[in-house]
Amino acid sequence: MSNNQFKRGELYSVINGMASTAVARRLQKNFRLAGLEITIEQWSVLYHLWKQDALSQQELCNRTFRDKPSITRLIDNLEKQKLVKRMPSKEDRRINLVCLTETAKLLQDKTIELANQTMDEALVGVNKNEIEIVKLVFQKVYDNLL
Amino acid sequence: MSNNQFKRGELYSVINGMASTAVARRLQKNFRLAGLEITIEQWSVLYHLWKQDALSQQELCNRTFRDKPSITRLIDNLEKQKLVKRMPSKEDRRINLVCLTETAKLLQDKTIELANQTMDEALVGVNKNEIEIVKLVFQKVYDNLL
DNA sequence: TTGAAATAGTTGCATAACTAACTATATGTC
DNA sequence: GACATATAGTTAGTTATGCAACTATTTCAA
Repeated sequence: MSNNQFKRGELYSVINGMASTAVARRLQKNFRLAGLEITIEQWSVLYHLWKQDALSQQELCNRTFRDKPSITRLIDNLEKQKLVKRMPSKEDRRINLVCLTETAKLLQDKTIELANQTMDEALVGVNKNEIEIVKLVFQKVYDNLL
Repeated sequence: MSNNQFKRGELYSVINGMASTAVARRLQKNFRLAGLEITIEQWSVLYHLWKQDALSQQELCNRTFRDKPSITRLIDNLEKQKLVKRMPSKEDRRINLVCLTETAKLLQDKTIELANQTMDEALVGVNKNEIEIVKLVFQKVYDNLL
């Protein structure tokens, strides 16, 4: 096996193991320090609902890049914590519309502020151009594997 | 809240939700299609052992960016599948050296070839310079949050 | 040399991931 | 209209993650 093969493998290792989990862990920690009892996975669902409320579970799958069982259980837990509510769609009885509660709406500003602080910590020494390239590369990777 | 805050949050969402899981899922699928029964997490441990055998669990934590309980259980599962073996260190009786079995050594070439194919699929249209920037950014992010 | 602090590893608990198999509703074709 | 197919969501089973609390061993310092 050539040394080059190992080098390419290393990028996977970098992408999968390092920054995403480091950022996620730090954000989770910052939530906890602020007395917020939500997980980053729950937050990522709320984040999309803050942008547009009353999405179907399938739509949340698409936007958060998770599969259906994962969303089912995330919504289960969010419902237990009274942060969202499943509302049956009137047009299509297969569909649950996931709606924010008032409690969840109040969390928006604080958690997004914490996420921004966390990203600022994470991105010290990284310039705008580099960030754009990372986003571009990730978009390409996602499109390639879709 | 300013629109700019949402934009910064979006990068987190991109980093955490998109490429890493898309790549991981595709690699897992490719393992399965090839009849390999290992998970990508197990593979990431084996990957470091192929580079250097007989590492302590703590050293595997550092290299795979996982915490100690995660490594304990990954090693448990790898041991069940007879891919590694815990060997007590003679210098320090607290330490387990994790050693590859012959079976695991045979998996190296095939799985790394699959990982390379997967990365090639994922990185269509991404040039070397962009890859270098992604690696650099992730290294900076990791160092910032350490 | 003995007792405190650090380090290596494990276990219990809660959340989350993926696959496969399932139910219920909607759509489309003969 | 009836039946095959597609779509939305749930459930079960296995693996993995993080944190906190635990044991065992080593190191360091009074």
